[in-house]
Amino acid sequence: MEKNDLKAVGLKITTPRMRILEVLSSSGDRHFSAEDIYQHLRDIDKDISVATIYRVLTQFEAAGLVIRHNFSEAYSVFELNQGCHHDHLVCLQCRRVIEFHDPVIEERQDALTQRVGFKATDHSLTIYGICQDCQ
Amino acid sequence: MEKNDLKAVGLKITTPRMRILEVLSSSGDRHFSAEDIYQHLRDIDKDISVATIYRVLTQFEAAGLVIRHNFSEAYSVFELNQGCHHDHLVCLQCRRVIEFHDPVIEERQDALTQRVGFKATDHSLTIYGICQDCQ
DNA sequence: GTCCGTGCAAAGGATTTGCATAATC
DNA sequence: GATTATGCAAATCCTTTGCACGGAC
Repeated sequence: MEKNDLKAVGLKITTPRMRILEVLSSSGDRHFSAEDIYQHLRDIDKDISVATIYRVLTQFEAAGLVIRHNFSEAYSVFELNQGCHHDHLVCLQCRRVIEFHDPVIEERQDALTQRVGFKATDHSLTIYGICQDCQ
Repeated sequence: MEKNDLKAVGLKITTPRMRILEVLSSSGDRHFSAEDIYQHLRDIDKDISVATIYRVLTQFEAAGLVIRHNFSEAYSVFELNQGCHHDHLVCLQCRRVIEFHDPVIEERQDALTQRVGFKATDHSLTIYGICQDCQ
């Protein structure tokens, strides 16, 4: 389980790190801001410092355990990196994030970067709008 | 020319607004942070307050004159909205921004949002990596 | 026991805002 | 001349950092 995730990337197993992993892998939403995580833990009386949340998330990102997103908001959003790349629909009303994956789009991107000699390391495609529930 | 752009969107013609428009439409780079604009103007002895730059850019964005981008950086980048939508390659080394447009990708996005009943208002596709010159 | 992690509070950078002055129409 | 825009400095928001203490191995 999660302890191995930490060991695998060479991070010591500590209570804050485990708790943050738990929140990130909790069912339901998969996309959290640092503040979201802080509230989740505070709600169940598992207090933690915001500074630690940021530090841990940054380490997790460096270790490839989480992916950081800069959607249109002023803050970052984090999700567990589960290996399979995907893109996002972001509802501007309820802030919900819906994932999708389109192989044709991926192919076109690869073709494009090869054509212009650009060494792509990463990409993000985000579609903003109003989700079905909010309409 | 630019005076009409301002009148067309119902904004008074003021010196700061004209100067910012000039920078945004200057040849060369087309993508500027607020700080970039501040420096450009300062360099040619056209002093301006940073607060005004932010205020004007926000008004321009609301009026559809400029587009604001949140690339992976901690700050926003602005470009003149010239009507034809495009996406971006961002060089992580030199920060250069290269534009591209792919109709197939656009189509796939439309098909997707229609399929899941999502009312898209906007989207951004950004590919990060190293441009040819920096390799 | 050593070393790394955490909490706290203060610092940091980008952006916004309140208010008095200055400019546009 | 009335109204809106600007400059300045202070405020705000998210995030990072310094330092002393506490916890993992």
